[in-house]
Amino acid sequence: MTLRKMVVKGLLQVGIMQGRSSRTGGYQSFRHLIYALQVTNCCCRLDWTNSGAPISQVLNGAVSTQHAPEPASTTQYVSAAPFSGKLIDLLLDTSQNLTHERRRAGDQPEETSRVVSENSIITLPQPAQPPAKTARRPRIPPLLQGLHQPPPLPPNGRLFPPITDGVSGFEQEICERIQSGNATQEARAKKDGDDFATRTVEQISPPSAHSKQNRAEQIPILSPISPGIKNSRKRRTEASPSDTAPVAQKQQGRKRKKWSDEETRDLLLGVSRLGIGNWKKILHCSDFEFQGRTAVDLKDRFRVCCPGDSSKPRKPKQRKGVDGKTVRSPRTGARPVVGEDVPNVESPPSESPAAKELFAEGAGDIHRMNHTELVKLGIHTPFAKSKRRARHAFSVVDDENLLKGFEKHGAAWQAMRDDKDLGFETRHPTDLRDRFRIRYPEAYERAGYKLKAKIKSRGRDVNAVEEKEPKQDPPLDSNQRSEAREKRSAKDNSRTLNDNELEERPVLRFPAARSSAHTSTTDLGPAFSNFAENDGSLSPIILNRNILQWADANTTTMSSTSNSVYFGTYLSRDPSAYNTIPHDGLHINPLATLKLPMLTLSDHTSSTLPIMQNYPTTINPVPSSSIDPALNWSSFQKPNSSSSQHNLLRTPNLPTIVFPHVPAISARTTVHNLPPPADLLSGMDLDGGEGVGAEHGGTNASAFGAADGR
DNA sequence: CTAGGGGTAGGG
DNA sequence: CCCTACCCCTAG
Repeated sequence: MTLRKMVVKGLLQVGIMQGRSSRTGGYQSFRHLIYALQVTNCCCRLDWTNSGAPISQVLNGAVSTQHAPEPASTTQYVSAAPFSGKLIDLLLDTSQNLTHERRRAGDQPEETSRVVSENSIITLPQPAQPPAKTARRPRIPPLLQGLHQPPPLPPNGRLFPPITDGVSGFEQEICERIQSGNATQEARAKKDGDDFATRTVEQISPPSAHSKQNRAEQIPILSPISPGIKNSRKRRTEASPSDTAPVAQKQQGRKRKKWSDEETRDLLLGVSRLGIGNWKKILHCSDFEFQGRTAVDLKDRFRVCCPGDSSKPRKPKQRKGVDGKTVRSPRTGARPVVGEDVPNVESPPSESPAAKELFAEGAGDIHRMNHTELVKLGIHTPFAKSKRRARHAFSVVDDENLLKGFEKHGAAWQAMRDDKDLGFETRHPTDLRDRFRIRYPEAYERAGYKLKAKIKSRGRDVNAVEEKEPKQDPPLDSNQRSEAREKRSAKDNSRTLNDNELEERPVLRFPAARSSAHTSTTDLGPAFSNFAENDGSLSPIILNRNILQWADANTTTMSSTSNSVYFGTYLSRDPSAYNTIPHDGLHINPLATLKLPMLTLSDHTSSTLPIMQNYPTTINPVPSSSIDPALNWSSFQKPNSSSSQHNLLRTPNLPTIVFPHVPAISARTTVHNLPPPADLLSGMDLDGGEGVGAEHGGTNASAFGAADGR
């Protein structure tokens, strides 16, 4: 056995078996131990081997101070921190000590230099770098790394496989921490939601006023990590069966909870006392007990119980038949009745005679049948109707006028309302503001106003392609929400120019004429197939160059539109990316995962023209010097003069490609004329996440108008 | 009067 | 039960 081996063995025995408790006595890491070994071995001052001195003495510096003054400082330096005595610390605790060591070196540079200077006698081995690097073991592995391969396509619904198995501690802890952070953010929005914890509490103890109070104040444990995850609630049936954690349960949405007779009674009493529509008041009225309900729950329940009293009867549900024609749903024509409209909510109330009297008659008209019972409950007068104004959806024309009005009056909503040309006499100023905020969120935000959190998050959340899809084009990702949205966006296709100039997003904008029923998903071409569902972080999206082939193949379609084809997207700022992306329409440029500054083809300078139709027929390469998100933007804040109206239509920080309906070769040429990446670095907003999907509101907006027809 | 944000209606 | 467009309240 060589001396070194002996020393190693001895050191290990001392270090591991005995441990180190004194401040100066322990080797804080195996690296230091080896270092000390090397030092002592090199110095050949190993008196301890025959003196009988304990190894610990040697290691603790006693020997060093006695026999080796020069290395002593080294030894002290090395063994400055205690060693816990645990092998796991030897193996794991590296970065911590390195940090400590660096801090020491920084605080006491003279000590370090002394170590070096005293090497005139001994050339100390460099203790640090190579073992440090190899031994460094990150305690938190990187969660987000660049993808160099496209992830495997998920089987159904394009749901990415879970990152974690939801079982073992570390990943789950990370998720929970993230969620707890977001929970605070969304606590207000969800404060009335009964989260899992709330439910657990209530299962343990019967509801009381106190618990109600708590319920209202509780912060949901599981707030969506991101809108995308929140969105995944709709796809909960695809969730892994192993997702049994509270977090996962919350993500999957609340469980349905049957309304008890007592709850229903309280609801009716509350409506009688406070009136229809005051759901929040009823909910929080201490006289009533509701089991983790929200105001919306009350509203929904009342709609079921007393359909005749609801402000507006629900329209018959229609669905599409096999032949595409709409057919009446089985429920159609029937009033929403207990036990039918909401199965399992009102099972035959066997336990409560009063409830039986209240609900058992089965005629479906609970209100009429309950009249006597309502009287018994002290309800003698009809429910007070809500005082809210009737909803009045904004039409497409309204939206256009809204845009005009904003260009004309800015955020002077009152003036806009008073503008006879716009036809908003029946609206309130805030109505216009609200509508504009929903319909043109980007413009609203760029004008210096704050979007509602929901609008903002929704923008990040929604897949741009599906949001852009007209109704007749099935979405690439046909989840339920998009279907519903597309239904409502049926009439939105008549929109032409008004939002083009507002949408500079990682968004594909298709001409309105593409709403033609002859188009289909495949018309999108392979160029768009890499629009995998985003996680909400708005990763850059690389359009495959097949988009140009698609454009070539669809020139007629494009030119048939009254408007320009408008593609806004993120591009990698690295032009080489265009040469490396396989033309299969599926690959994602690995560089795109790195959140590099984006490339801009058309920025706010070149897009000074507010209206798309004013764009030139060819793309103007943008002077790189003009790429500055902050450029002139401060002057656009809260526009109130017509001189700045166009500014709201600019894109200060989001790159855009504009493909007017010109031969695709022009666009292709433009791609090659991209400015050099270096010119794009300064001032680019790498975040880029905000305001995505501004078109969304528009789609919904007219949709609401369209909804009148359904 | 407006901005911000909460509440509700109505469709899903 | 969920979503969100629309309505409403209120501080400044």
